[in-house]
Amino acid sequence: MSALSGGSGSRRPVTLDDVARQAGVSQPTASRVLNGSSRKVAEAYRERVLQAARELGYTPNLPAQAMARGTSRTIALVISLISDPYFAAMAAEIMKQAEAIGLHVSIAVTERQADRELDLVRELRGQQPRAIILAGTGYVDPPSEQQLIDELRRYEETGGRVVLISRSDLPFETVDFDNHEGSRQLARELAALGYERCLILGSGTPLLSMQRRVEGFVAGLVESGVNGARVHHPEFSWTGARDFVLALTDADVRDLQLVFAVTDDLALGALAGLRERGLRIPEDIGVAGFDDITTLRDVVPQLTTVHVALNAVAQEAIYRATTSDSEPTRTTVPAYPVLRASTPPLQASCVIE
Amino acid sequence: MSALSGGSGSRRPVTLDDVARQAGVSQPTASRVLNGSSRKVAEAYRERVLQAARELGYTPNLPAQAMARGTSRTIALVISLISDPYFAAMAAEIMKQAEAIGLHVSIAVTERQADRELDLVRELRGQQPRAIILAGTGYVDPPSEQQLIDELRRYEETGGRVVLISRSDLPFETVDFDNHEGSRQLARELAALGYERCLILGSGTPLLSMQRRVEGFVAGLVESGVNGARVHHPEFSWTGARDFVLALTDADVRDLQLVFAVTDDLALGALAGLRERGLRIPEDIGVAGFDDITTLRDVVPQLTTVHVALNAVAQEAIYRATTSDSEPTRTTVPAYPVLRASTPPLQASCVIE
DNA sequence: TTGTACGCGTTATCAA
DNA sequence: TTGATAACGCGTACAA
Repeated sequence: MSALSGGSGSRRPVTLDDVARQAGVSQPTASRVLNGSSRKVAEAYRERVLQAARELGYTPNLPAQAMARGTSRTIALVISLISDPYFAAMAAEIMKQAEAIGLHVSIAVTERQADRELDLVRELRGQQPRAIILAGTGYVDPPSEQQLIDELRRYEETGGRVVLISRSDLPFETVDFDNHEGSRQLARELAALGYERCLILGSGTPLLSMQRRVEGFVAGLVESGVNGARVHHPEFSWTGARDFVLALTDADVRDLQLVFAVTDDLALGALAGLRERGLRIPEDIGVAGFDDITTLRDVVPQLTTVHVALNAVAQEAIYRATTSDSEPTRTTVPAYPVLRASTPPLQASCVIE
Repeated sequence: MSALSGGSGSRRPVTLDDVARQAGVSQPTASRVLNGSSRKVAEAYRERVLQAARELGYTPNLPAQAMARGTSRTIALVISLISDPYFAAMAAEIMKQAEAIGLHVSIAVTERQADRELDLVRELRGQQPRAIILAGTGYVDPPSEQQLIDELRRYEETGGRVVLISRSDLPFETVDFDNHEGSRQLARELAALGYERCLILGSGTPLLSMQRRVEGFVAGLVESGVNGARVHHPEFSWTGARDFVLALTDADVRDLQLVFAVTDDLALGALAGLRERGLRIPEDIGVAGFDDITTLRDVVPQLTTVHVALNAVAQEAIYRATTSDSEPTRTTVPAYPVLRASTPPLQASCVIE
C-alpha cells in the first residue's frame, strides 16, 4: 500500500475545479454542464466536462451547493418513533414520495417527548432543509407550544416550508386524516352488528388525534342509540393496554362485549391481556383498533380496525412541502372502518339487553 | 400583515455575523463562543454573545459548518426497506445510538435494488457525511460490486468511514451477527425435540446472510443425524412464502414436520399459507423463523425464532463509524435460538420413523 | 457561449 | 485573548 493511497483522510475530494481543469474549461462552465439548468454549453465542451467528471468520479458537494444556492434538497422529518410499525410505514411512504422528486430525507425522532421536539426543530433549521415535516405528535396541552410556533415561524420566514401530519393544533400547513369520522363510522358499524357494552381505551398521554378517535367512537355509539360506553386512558403502549386489561375486575370484563382501542398497538396489547385472562376472542369479547398496520395480517383473529391511506397522506404532505401557498391549508384524508373477524355479528341472544 | 414579516422567504436567516454585530464582537469570537471548542473567550464577551444569539434565535448553518470544517455531523444510513419491521428496528437502534453522540442520521432506501445502492452511495458521498452505513443487503453475486467498492474506497480516502451491517462480502469494516451459528443451534434444538422432516425456505433473491442461515440450519440438522432436509427458495417476501406453501402438493405437506424460514417475515407468510390449507400450527406442523421481530409477540402461536441483539449491532456499528481504525475489522454479534409454542416437542410416536 | 470575480456562512491561520 | 483575512466548493451576475 503506497503512502499516497493508504489510510483514511489522505486524499482531498474531487471538486468541480478539478473537473474543469481536467476538461480544460473554466469552473463555471463545468458547473453549467453538471449542475446548472440553463444548459447553453457547446457540445464539445459538454462532452469533455462529462467525461472528466466520470473519470474523476466527481460528486457535487451538497453542503457547498446548499450554501451557494441558499437552499438544500433535504426534507427534515420529525417523527415520534421509528420502530413503531405505524410510523415506520408513514416514514417509508414519505421517503418514497420525496425520493421520487429527488429529495433526501433526514429523520429525527422525538421518542414522544414534547420538549425534544422543540430542540429538534431548532437543530433541523440549521440544516437548511427545504421543508420540515412534523409527523404524529401533537399534545393536547403542550408545555412549550408557543416556542415551537415561534421556531417554526422563523424557519418559514427564511423560506422553509412547514407541514404537520396528524396534528391540527398548530397554525401551519396540515395534513390529517379524519380521526373522528373514521372511528364514528366504525362505532356505527359495530353497533349495527349488535355491540353495545363497550370499553374504549384512549391514550394516557394527552394526544389530540387520540382524543378525536375516542370522541368519534362515542359519537357513533350515541347516534346508534348506545350510551354509557366506558372510557379509560391507560399508558399509551402495548404494555399499557395489556396491563390495564389485566387489572380489570372479573365483573367488569364479564359485562363487556367489545374493546375499542385508539390504535392497533393498544388493541393488540388489550387482546393479549384478555387472552391471558382466559377469554376467547372474538367468542367472548370483540376487539377493534385503529390504523390498520400491516402487522395485523399475521394476527388471529384478523383485527377489525380503521384504515388510513398513508400513501395519500404522504403524497399530500410532500406536495404541500414543495409547493408555496400563501395561506396554510388543511387537508383531510379519509379513514374508513375495515371489519374483520375480531368483531363478528353478535348472536341475537346477546343483542337483547 | 406587514410587508416585512409576511409571506415566505422574506427574511434572511440569522447568521453568526448578525450575532457578532449585536454583541459588539468580531465574528470569529462569536464563533468561538457558540460553536468552537477552545473556549478561551473573556467571560464578559461570552455572556454578550450568548445573549445576542438567544435574542436573535441563532442556529448555526450546518452546510456552512460542514464546508468550513470539511466534515459534517451526519451519518448516512442505507437500508433495504424501512417499512419492514426488522429494518425499522435496526434503523431505530442506529438512530438512537447516533443521536446519543450528537450525530444526525440521513436515511436512504434501496428497496432491494442492487443498482440503486450504487447510485445512493454516490449521492450520499456528496452529503459529506461522517460515515456511510450500509445495512442489510449484500447479494451473493452482485452485478456492480467492483463499482460499489471503488465508490466506497473513494469516499474512505477523503476521510469518511464505511461500515457494513449484516453483509460480509465487501472489504470494509463489518458488523454482522452469527447467521450460521444461530440457525445451526436452532436446528440442533429442534432436532432434539424430535423434528426430522424439515422444509427450509431460503431467499429467492440471492442474499449472503440468508444463504448462511440455510447452511447453518442444514449443518445443525446433519450434526443431529437428520439428513435430507428439503431446501427451496421462494420469492423473498411474506407473499412469496405463502404462495410457495400453497403450491405444495398435499403429499409433500403431509410428510412435513417443520417449516424453517430464513426470516420471520417468510415464516409468517408460510404459516398463513399452511393455515389456508387447513393445517393446524403447531399440532400438524411446526414453524420457525429468524430475526425475532417485535411483531411476533402478537402472533399465535408464539413463533420459535433466532434472536439477534440489534442494539448491540447498532452500538458496534456507530462505534466503528466514529472510530478510525487502521485495518477493517469484523465484529460478530451472537444470535441464539428462542424456542416458543410454534415448535413444541414432538410426541414420541412421531419421532419414530 | 465562455470566463472573471464575487458572495454564501463558517472555521482556521495568523498577527496584533 | 481578540480580530483581520483567507480558505472551503459552488452558483451567478457581469463582462468579454
